[in-house]
Amino acid sequence: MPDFDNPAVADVLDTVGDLLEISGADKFRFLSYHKAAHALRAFPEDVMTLAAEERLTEVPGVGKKLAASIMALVDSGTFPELEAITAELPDTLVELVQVPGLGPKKAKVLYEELGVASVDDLETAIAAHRLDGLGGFGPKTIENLVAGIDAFRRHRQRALIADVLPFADRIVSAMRELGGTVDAAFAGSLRRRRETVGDVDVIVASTEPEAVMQAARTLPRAERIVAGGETKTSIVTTGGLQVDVRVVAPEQYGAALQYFTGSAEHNVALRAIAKGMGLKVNEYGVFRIADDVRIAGATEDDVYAALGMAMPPPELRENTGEIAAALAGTLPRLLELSDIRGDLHMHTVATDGKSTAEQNRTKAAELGYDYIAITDHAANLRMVGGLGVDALERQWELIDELNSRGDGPYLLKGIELNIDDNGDVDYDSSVLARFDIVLASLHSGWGQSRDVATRRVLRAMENPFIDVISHLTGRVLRRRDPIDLDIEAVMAKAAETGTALELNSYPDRLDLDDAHLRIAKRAGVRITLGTDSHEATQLGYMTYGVGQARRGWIEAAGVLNTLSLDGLRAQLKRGRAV
DNA sequence: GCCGTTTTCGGCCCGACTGTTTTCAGTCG
Repeated sequence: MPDFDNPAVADVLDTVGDLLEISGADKFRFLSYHKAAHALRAFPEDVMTLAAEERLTEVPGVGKKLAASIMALVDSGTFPELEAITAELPDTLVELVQVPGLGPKKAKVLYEELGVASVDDLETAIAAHRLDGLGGFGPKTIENLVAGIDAFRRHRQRALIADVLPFADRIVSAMRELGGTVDAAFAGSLRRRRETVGDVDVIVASTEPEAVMQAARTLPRAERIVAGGETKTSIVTTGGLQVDVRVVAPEQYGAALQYFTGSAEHNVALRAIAKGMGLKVNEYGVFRIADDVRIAGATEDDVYAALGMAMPPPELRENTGEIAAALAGTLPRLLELSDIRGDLHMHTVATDGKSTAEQNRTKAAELGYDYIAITDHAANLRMVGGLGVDALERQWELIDELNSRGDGPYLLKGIELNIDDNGDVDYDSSVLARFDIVLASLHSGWGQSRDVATRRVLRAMENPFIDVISHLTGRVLRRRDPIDLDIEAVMAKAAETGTALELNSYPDRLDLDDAHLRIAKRAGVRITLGTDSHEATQLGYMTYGVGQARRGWIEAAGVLNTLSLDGLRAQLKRGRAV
């Protein structure tokens, strides 16, 4: 039987949705596929389990029809609607509508009139002037498509949040300095702390809108102005990143921030609720439909209050349960950066790090931490000079010396072990017993089957000295797919053995992802946050881990390194065993 | 295709900007 995880099934649903849209299907029909895909990605139970127990309709947006189709997919590997639609349209059309400026309608024309079915086809057709004279494709449109193909190629991979957030902060600062600006912030997926972002949305409340638009047109690194109106300016930077700056009146600021923070799914659900109350929500405010009187909009709190609910933190706004919680007044109090008392994963010059333990300690003091764990690579990772027992002894002496100064964060003697093909690790018990904290992770075997890879992890968790499994899936955003694991089994074993799972906060890992975190929370698995720093300034990456944790509905109580040093020690396996 | 405090049918969110269209469709967020 084929094995699918939730994202894999969601991808199929999205493909069908895109192709249905291109084929001209009813809007609500193709939207329902995307809606179900979105819900499935965030759903805390495994699709295979749901299918086996005939509980697929418990996923919001999955009804009888989609449940039956998903059953067919997991049983036979084929999705009936996908088979039907690809008989008429090639699935490469899905990439065609990824080109900025090219939507489903134009894609359909290109395919039917010229046989263009991919971005490569489009480029060839433009070069051969085959679009000239085609209805709806004037010279300006063709010019935009050429730029769109370029942007697609350069930027088809969404940018890492860490590469965009500092830049967005600078834009916001520049907007704040303009005369007439009352407030400014970035919105969109960046504000929701998605792990990658496609563009930057900046909202400015100002009494001098033209000054804001002028500033937006002349932003540093602006390479091309995509749109320049009275309320919205879009530019593309030299790095291929699109920045949209919108200006609104101060009394509209909260509504605009809410609206452009999204997500689209969150807003759709919100507006449906508004409608039921005789209200309308748009980027200018909340209005009574009956007399078009504006009743809220200056702040986001007002907007949500007008709809009878508390304000969900931006990280939760994905329409995956936050609206019900906001209405019921049961929103979680999410983890905050200030809750973090220490960083539990970092490397030093002893292996492949660039900073010394002392430099990491200095940075940790700046961040106000009570403790950090020095977790260099263990012996079997020879490539990066993994530490033998002699080297460990030297590192421990150094740590003892630093701790004896009594003036900074406490350094825990840690290690990042390698889980080998059998689930065994670098050192025997006599060595493992001497650490304060032990992490273990996969560093090889990316192509292994789910069964083999899962067995390695489960066996490692049974080791009484292994406190934490770090970067569970081994994924590297935009470079390496996650290893295929039976997440449900991993979570169950983690809960059973008291093994914590790390949320690796290095920007291109952010592993666990938000869906894993929700599963972990539900299973009662404890989480640790570590930056996996290889250089002292990278200890600052903790903010990205916290953002991801918040997306996963994680609260401070579920995170071990929100505890005091003694509290943390008591929760590690060696602390619990005695 | 989904769903229910307007329930088993008939809804399903809303506006700015652009280009080509001479009155509006397509795209985007």
